Amino acid sequence: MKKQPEIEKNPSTEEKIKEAARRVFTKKGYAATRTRDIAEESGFNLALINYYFRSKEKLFDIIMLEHLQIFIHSVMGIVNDPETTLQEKMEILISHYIDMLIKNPDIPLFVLSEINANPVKLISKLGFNKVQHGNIYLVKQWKELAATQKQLLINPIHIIMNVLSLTIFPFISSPLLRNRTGMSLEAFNKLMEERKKLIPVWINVMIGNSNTN
Amino acid sequence: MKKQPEIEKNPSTEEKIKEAARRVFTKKGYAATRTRDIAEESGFNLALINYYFRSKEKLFDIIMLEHLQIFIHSVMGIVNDPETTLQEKMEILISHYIDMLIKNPDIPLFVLSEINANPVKLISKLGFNKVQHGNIYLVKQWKELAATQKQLLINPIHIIMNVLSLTIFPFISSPLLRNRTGMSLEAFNKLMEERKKLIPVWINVMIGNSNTN
DNA sequence: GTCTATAGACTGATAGAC
DNA sequence: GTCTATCAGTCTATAGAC
Repeated sequence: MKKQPEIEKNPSTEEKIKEAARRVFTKKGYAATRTRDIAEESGFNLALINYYFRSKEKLFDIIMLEHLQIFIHSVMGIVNDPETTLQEKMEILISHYIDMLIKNPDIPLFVLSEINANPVKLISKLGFNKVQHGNIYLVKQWKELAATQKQLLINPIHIIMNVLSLTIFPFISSPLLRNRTGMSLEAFNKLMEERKKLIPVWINVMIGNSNTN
Repeated sequence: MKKQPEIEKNPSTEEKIKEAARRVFTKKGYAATRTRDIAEESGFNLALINYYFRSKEKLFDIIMLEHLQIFIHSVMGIVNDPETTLQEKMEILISHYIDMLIKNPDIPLFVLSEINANPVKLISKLGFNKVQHGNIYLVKQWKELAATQKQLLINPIHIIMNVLSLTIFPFISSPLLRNRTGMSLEAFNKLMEERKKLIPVWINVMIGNSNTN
C-alpha cells in the first residue's frame, strides 16, 4: 500500500529537465538544440543538465528511446491481442495513432529525421531491433488471411505503407498545409478525427479492388 | 547561335560547391552541416565557400529555393495543361513525383524538416507564397467535377492529403522500412514503380466509395 | 542540489599571401 | 581564384563556491 519513496509528488528537477529536453529536441532536432536552450526551457541552470545527465547526447538518447517506446510498446498490446479480428486491430491502431499524433504532432518528423541523420546509431544501438515479428498475433492472422485470399496479387507491404502513410503523413506536412490553406489547428485536428473512420474504409476498398483491376 | 560565355562546359568551381552543398545539406540538414563538410565534399577549401556565397545561410537559401522550385515549377506545367483531364493529371503527377523521388529520395524529409524548424523564413521569405490557386487549370476542373458530384460528402482536402501521403511518405520512411524488412534499395524502388499505377486506382475507388458508405 | 565562472574545443567568417 | 592562417564568437562540459 505504501508508495515507492519519492515517486514524484510534483515533478522532480530531473523530470522537469527531461520534459524541457523532450520539448526542445522534438521541436528543433538534435543538432539545432543547444544545451542552453534546454536549460532556459526548464527554468534551471545549464550546469544542472550535465549534473543529471552527463552530456547532451546521453539526454538525447533517453528522449529518443522514450519516443520509440511510446510508438512500439503502446502498439504491441493492440497487435498482440488474440481477442480482436484483423479488421478491428487496424481500426483500433489507426484511431490510437491519430489520438497520439494529435497530442504529439512533432514526433514523427523528429524521429524520422534523426533516424535519417544517424541510422546506425538509432536503429541498432538503441535496441530498436529486438521485436520478434514471428510471434506477433497480427502477423499470424495476416498469414491466415493471405492463405485464403489466393486472388490477392498486391504485395502486402503496399497495404502497410498505405496505412502508415495515410495516418502519419498529414501530421508531417501539417505546418506547410495549414500555411498554404490558412487552416487552423482546430480545423486540422477535426479532419484527423474524421480520418479515424475514413482510413479503415479506404484500406478495405483498396484490398477489395486491387485484385479485380 | 552563339552560346552565352562560360555556360559550364564542365562545371565551374561555383557549381561544384553548390552541388556539394546540395548533397550535404539535403542529407544532414542545415544545423548539422558544417561549412567544413561542404568544403571537404566539394574538394575545395573552406574559404572558397565564403568567397562565392558570402555565408553558410545564403548558400543554404539558394539550395532550398532550388529544391522548392523543382517541386513547384515542374508541377505547374502539368496542373495547368488544358489538354488533359483531371484523371490524367493525377496519373501524370503521381508518376512524375515518383520518378523525381527515386532520383532524390532525401528531398521531402529535408524540405519538411527545415520548414518545421523555420516556417516563417522558408514560407514567406523565399517567395514560396506567390502561387495563385485560382488561375490553375486543375482547380477549375476540380470545381466543375465538384459541381456535378453533389453526392460527394467527403472533404476534398482528404483526397489531396491522400495523394501526397501515398506518394511521398514511403520515401520518408524508407530508411526505417528498409532496415526493418531487410529490403534492398532496388526492391524498394521497384515497389515505388508499382505505385505509379496503384495509387491512381486507389484514389479512384476512394472517391467512388466514400460517399456510398 | 544549484549556482557562477571558465576552460577547452569547435564553428563561421575573413585577412592576406600567391 | 585558391590557398593557409587565424580571429572572434559560441558551444559543451566541468571546477568550485555556496
